[in-house]
Amino acid sequence: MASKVGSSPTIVDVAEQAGVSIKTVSRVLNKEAGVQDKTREQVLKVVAELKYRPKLAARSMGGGRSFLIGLLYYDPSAAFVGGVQQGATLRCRESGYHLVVESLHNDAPDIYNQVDRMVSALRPDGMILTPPLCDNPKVLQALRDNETPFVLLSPGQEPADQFSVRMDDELAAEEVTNLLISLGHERIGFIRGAPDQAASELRYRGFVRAMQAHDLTVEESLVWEGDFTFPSGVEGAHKLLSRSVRPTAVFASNDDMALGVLAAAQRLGLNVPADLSIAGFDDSSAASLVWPPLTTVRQPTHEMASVAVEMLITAKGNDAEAATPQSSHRVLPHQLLVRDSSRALHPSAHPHPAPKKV
Amino acid sequence: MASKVGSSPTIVDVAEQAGVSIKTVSRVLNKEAGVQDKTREQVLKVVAELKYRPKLAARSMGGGRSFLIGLLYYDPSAAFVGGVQQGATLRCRESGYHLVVESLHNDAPDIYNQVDRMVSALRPDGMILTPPLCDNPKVLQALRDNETPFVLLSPGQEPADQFSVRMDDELAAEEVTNLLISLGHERIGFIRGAPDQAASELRYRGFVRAMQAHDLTVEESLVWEGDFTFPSGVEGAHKLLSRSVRPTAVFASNDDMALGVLAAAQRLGLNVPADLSIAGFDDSSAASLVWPPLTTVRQPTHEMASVAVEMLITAKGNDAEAATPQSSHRVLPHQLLVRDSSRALHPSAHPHPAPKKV
DNA sequence: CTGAAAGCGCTTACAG
DNA sequence: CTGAAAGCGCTTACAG
Repeated sequence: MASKVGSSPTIVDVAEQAGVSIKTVSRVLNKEAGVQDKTREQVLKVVAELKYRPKLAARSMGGGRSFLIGLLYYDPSAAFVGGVQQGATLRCRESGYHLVVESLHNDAPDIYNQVDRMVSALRPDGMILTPPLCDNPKVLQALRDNETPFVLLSPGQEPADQFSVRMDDELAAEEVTNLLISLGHERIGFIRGAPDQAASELRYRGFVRAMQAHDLTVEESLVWEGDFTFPSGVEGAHKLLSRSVRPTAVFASNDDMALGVLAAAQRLGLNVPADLSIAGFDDSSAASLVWPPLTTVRQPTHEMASVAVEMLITAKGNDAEAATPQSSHRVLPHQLLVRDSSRALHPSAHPHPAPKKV
Repeated sequence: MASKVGSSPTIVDVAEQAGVSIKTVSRVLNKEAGVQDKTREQVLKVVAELKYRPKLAARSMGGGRSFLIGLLYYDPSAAFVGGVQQGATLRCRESGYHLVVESLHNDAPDIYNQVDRMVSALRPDGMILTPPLCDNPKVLQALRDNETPFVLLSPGQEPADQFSVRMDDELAAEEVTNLLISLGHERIGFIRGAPDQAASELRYRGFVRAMQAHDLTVEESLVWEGDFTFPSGVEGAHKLLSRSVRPTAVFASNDDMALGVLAAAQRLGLNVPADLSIAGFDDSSAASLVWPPLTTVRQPTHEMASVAVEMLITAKGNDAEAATPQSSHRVLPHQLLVRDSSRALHPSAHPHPAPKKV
């Protein structure tokens, strides 16, 4: 009755209607302790009646928080980024936060200014950085200069005074390689990722570790440096498959390149997996949209994003109390997905170890 | 010298340093007319020196705008959404806006409250809705109740008092069908999209229109209802290809389903495109990551998003002046991408019309 | 357990 | 062409 029609209600409207001060309304809404049950109920009743919702901008002006988390990414089409975004939006919603997305070219000369401009105006409570941006010194510096907390996702380095979340790329690559070896493959081709991405080296190391553990030689001629794109997978496949003695399996550092290998193999008339086993990395949507579906590694992208958001919200909360520079490094479990693109080299000699199908 | 170290400068700092009022600083920053050149230069100089950046939250409190645009989507993995997001972030940056993303389940029973809660707290200057959310009455109602402007992307309906941007799905589907017919195909299978998406019906109509224009019958047994997912493409392919007289071409309403057809065909030992031509719709990244690459339609997702953002920014700007309920419906051009998954049925009899390759 | 006051950093009328 | 004042809707100290 008393509320002005047209404009949405404010904290003052609620306070008047409930017969309390705006401070008390604020206390109830922020779930602060020390409010009489009866008062609390009365306030909540009026809040519901008026459909009152505190505006983010006003909360941001008064308090120190913007309730905004930023996600900085480079390649929006990457399966990794898609998973991270999905996980982050869901986690944000649980806590009344919102996710702001920004895409940047990692090699843009003015990237410092781009990040600086964005952060200094938006004032997010925290930023989530995906590769390769999380390893870009200019980006990190712009964030520090603006005193904006950030979490690195799968970074190449894990400096002591920072937050990061990742999976064990090296271990996962080792597992994939072990799978191929257990299927009887000994001549295994490997396609590396982009040189500027930390995961490229880690996955290669895992491959080498598994090979050496089985006394298999890593032939230089069977390792090709790609850049995580489909075309580089096609090119790598042509190189590797043109060797006098062809590899019987190819492990590509990500699914896009593995799909390139698959396409090249099919074009060359090879039957996958009968003539060639293929494995990728990422569990991109396309990995299960081809025939045969790709053996690959599912990265815990949702979980990584969820943990990252939580770190940022918590850090902001503790900020007021303790000025202790915090840090945390989390490593989340991945999952090996064995699908039809990999098969035993000699079914009779090397029985398939009944892998879990997905 | 005079600026307090630690906290970032405010409009007051700039005004003092420049020897003008904060109102004048505000005028310069907002590019309002009626400021002496000399004064303007002086202000800009101090702004640069202090690296002053107006905070969004404060601008939002004072004025009516939040400089936030929301993007509401259902399936984040969809190529359509990815393209829209990329186009929207870039266009937002040009105007100092930021893109907030939220994913929703279209069939969530409390979807009204989800949208209401988000919008009433965030107060974005506008929202962009992707299918099928743009056709969900509850979502639209929640937006109207909060007086939040919105643009519908490829909606099923185009009510007079709303903003929308789309491409001509029916025409594009007609063009794809015409291509297949020009290649000599007469028995063409069609896989429909999800029943709750407007594009499904439009694309089917385009298919029918092209067939009828060439006096070809649309056999019911050659039309399968899918749901835009890969598995439904696989299932549809098995049904269509099990007919006594097989179709020589299959047109799927989107790429995911076309990839399902491709996978199924390859599994059945059919050679694509020699034994079967396939066409899709979307130009998803996977469409060019398979062999053979898919003939498909590139939707102008970037451009659609860019136009949508512009509509919202403009609408908000005019809002103060004229209270005239505006509306606008834009139709953007698409592109037919002819790739190797489609081929002439009888190369000698029907010479390939030298289509543009991509 | 509750409240009155000040302040966050801008913009919008309103003057001159 | 420029400015002093009020206000946007919250929160943070500070009292009692």
